[in-house]
Amino acid sequence: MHAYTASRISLPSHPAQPSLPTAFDSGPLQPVSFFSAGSEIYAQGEKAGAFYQVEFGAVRVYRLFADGRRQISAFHLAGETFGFEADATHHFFAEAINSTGVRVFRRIAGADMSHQLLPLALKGLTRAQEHLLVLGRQNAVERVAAFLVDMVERQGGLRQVELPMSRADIGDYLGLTIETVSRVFTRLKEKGVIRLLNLRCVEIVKHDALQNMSE
Amino acid sequence: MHAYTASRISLPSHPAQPSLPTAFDSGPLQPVSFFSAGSEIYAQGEKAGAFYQVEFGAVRVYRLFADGRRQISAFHLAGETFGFEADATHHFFAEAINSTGVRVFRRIAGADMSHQLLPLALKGLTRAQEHLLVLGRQNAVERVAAFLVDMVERQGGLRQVELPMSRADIGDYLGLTIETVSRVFTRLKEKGVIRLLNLRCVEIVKHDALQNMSE
DNA sequence: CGCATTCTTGATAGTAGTCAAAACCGGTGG
DNA sequence: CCACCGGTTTTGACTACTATCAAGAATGCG
Repeated sequence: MHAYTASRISLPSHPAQPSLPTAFDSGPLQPVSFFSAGSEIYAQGEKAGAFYQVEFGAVRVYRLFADGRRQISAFHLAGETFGFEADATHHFFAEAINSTGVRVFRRIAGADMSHQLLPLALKGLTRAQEHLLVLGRQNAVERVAAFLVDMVERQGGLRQVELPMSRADIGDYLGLTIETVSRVFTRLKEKGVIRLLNLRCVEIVKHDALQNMSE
Repeated sequence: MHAYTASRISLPSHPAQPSLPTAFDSGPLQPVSFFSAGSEIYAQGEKAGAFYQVEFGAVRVYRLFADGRRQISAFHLAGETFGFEADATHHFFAEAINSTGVRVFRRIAGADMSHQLLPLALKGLTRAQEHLLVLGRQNAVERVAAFLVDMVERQGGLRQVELPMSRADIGDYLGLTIETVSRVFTRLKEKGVIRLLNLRCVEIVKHDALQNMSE
């Protein structure tokens, strides 16, 4: 029932990554689970036996430190996949940022899914490596610019970008504080590079300037 | 000929990752290439048609920014594999740190290696994600401690750790300057946590203290 | 043994973090 | 439809950490 409602609500299409290879679609449709804003999809230490594709909404994957610091390793938007693990255990938490639908692909006993999984894992690896560059060597402005450029690309290159996540999420993704993220947004506004339609919606006025800043 | 000599010189065993699944070993032995200190294994932008396993020595994988900044995304020690790409192009540079032997596994036309590649790609993904945490949310001491703990584990947990790379390499891996890396080493020495046998060889005196620092 | 390179140490500067308060927005209920 | 309320975001003042610039020391190679 949930699954049914899901397919009615879900976005018309996934911009960047249309769908998984047909091998996955054959047989009974994979179930879609619903998660309200802030609810947990899986926890660190949990047994990992599936992977996930976002149908609509957005997901944050993160680790918590003992002293409360949080690092978000990735955001996942509609059409994107996540939840692969090298062993049988989840090493991160995954949460819905907003109301989110997630298609769950459970590991089928005996079936070898590596042919389908490999490109997804490699995509995740590429993303993680690119993000390493940002966290290792870029300053606050460059980080925010890189983040915005990435969000633009993943949403099909439109002038307007939806930011499903809070400033705190952005900070914990970019290795910055919420205040620094806010200050950078303000500076980008003042320079006329972006415009805030509202807190969660950014218009990219000078895409080239942003791209140059991000490197 | 090179390959032959390689197998004579190579370390007696690879501590953490003994060898690839036997599927790779069947048929003719994969060739081993030699690289002197600082020489390039592949370049960003090059066509990617193979992956690599370190026989002996060490490898750095990195990206250069336009202004000369460098970020090393990973080091690879004996037994470890690298060089996977999501598309047919290398997005990073790979260089031998010292004299290094690398076994090259070329993609065989028509053969599906995804079953062998997937666990290696997932291992790489896990490493990259762990490193994200370090770069995003840890201070200089925590970064160096995490680096040393990682090197200890990858070398079998011995008290003495070989650091095949320079301070500059460590800095570019940890997102720090060479001076900061040096200062942290000095502080760890003063606290009696480590001892420098020589510049490239560290004795871990207080492993627990180091582990606590790294989180 | 001497030179070049790498590493260490010191002084200073700059960027981002912390703490605090004000402003803003979005949702709710009257 | 508007006013209120709570949480998020923005702004400000100050601090702290790491980068930068500059010497000096140590290492290792020829």
